[in-house]
Amino acid sequence: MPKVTMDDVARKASVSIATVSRVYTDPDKVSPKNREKVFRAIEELNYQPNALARNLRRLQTNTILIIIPNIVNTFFTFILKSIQDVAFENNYQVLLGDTDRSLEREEQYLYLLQQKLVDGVILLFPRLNPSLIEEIVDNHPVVIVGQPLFDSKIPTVTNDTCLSTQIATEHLIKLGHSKIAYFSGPLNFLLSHDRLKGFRLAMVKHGLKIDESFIFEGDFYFQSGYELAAKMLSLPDLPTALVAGSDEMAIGAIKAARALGKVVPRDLAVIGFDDIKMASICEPSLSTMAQPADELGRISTEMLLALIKGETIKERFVLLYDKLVIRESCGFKKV
Amino acid sequence: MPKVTMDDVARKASVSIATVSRVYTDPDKVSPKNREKVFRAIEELNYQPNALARNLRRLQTNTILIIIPNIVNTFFTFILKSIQDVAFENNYQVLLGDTDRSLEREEQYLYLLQQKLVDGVILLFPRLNPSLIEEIVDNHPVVIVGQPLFDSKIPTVTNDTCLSTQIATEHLIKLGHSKIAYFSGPLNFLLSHDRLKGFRLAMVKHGLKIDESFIFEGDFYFQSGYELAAKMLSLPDLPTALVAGSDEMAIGAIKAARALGKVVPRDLAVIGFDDIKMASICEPSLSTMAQPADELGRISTEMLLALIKGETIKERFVLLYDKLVIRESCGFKKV
DNA sequence: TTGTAGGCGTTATCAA
DNA sequence: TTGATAACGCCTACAA
Repeated sequence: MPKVTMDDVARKASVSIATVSRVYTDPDKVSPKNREKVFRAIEELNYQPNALARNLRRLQTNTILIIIPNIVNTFFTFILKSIQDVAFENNYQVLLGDTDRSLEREEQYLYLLQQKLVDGVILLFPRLNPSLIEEIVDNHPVVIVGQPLFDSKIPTVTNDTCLSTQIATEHLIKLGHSKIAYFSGPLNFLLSHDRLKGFRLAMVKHGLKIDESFIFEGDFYFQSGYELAAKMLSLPDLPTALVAGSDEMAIGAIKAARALGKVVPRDLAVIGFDDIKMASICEPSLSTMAQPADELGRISTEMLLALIKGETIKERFVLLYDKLVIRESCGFKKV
Repeated sequence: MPKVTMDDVARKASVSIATVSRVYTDPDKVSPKNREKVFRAIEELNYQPNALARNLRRLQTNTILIIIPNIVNTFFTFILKSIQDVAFENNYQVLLGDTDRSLEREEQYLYLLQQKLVDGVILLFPRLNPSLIEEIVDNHPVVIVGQPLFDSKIPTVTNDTCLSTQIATEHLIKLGHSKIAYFSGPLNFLLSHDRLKGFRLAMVKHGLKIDESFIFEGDFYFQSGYELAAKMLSLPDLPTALVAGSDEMAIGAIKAARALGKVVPRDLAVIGFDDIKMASICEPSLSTMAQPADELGRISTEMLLALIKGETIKERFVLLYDKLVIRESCGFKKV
């Protein structure tokens, strides 16, 4: 493996290095005869162009960076999958930046943009201060997914989480529930506040009293759903329904309820959030709000690639909607 | 944002470009006074070094590529997570190559190595022809995870799947079962053959008859487990236990059994494979073989980074073991 | 300790 | 259509 460069190919094919380069960038500009010679030389030498040199020369990498809070979370993974698909189709590579929910990591990854290591960035559910993001981004191609930065200069595609919890809550209200509990995700996430707001909105809109002792803060995970439900079900006055900020918490709550001899949905109707795989498989199957992961990924990537190409984007802010998936845990019966 | 280069910084700090470069690569070689001046200039100009140029000059990218069959599968994701962690700690970036189980994509990604776009590759559960892999890899730093290429030149870290199904099967045998069924993954995966072999080995070792009508081929997913179990449970003669090649198939089988009025583990003891999150949460909780995802990721990455540094590796073949996780579905009772 | 200058392997401009 | 040559921005002998 003595490294073989374009020079070697050129020499072997008895043409100039410029001609070899053209065979890659603009083959039509090369005579068929020379093209053939070059191809043969490439073949014989087993030559592969050095992408580093090309990138430097072009000041472009054909790589986009995905900054993602946690690669183990299936919701994020689904978004990532569709991003990767679109990127691949367009001949782009995907660099992975798992922040593990750390602010420093998020910031650090963002700097790769200024270092020219990537042509653009998709920022999934950022937690960094918006103005700091804008400062670092500084006109580079970036698309944000999942944060409602209405006032931002940065193109954003997001889903309306506030509306979603509203829909979920109203579904339970329509089923006759009035004493409804809410398990929130961590309240240091903007997202959690939006969702909680949706819950409150729905209750108020229907003239129902919000019992503050029915509102709990968890961490999105199964265990916290279990523990919160155990605590809640020991209250003197019990809710008849629960909206959970994540499917895992919902499933945890269902399991806790069962451990305490309650039957879901009879004694406690439950709606989750995310539509993870488990939601359709668990027992009883979980009604939930499905987020449009595929679309979030696809649309944001298309926007980013357009930005990179320097095209102007018609819509700089795309709003998608979650979908209510009705299964068994909410107690809805088809007529 | 007129692009600012090292030249600009040098001019502003009234030093040479070499001095600026040294501030990054070897600050001790620069006098404190000049260092200070350079820092100030960097700050004022908001300079970020161009990583493309650096990479070309160094012929190194500080990037590793992970070729992964399917990013949506949580088992792979867990491996990826620990890879990313180790890489990040060592100041390496991770480029993501989701093949979607396509051979062409696997091959295509592998060529990024020759194009110098990455310093090394971790190949998760490759399906490409081993000799083709070796040909493309051609002495570049590569580590394979999960494929028992005993005869390969390429360092490998893998877990002993054959032994695992053996252990799972023996666990059921020890619990008194003799009529044991097996749900295999797709048989065009080497992996599936290894696992099936383990099952057969255990049966033979304990002098038990293998009923070929109890061996089914599925696709690893929930639905196939459900369907296979439904088919199996309509046989005239029924098995009393089941080893499934994946947790999803196991859970599907449990659900099918319940739909047919069977009780797990009383009527059918079940052991799965993978220890996905759902395994601990489902009802009854699933006994299963846990694969050492973390270790697979960590060890392979450490090996790869060592290879990149040109260090010699003591062990070129690392064998890890899966762990039997006993829960409710196998019917084991603690004494 | 500092500066000068050559080169990493391409691409792109220009002239032939 | 082709070839010579100057970038791209940085790193690193080597010399001062």
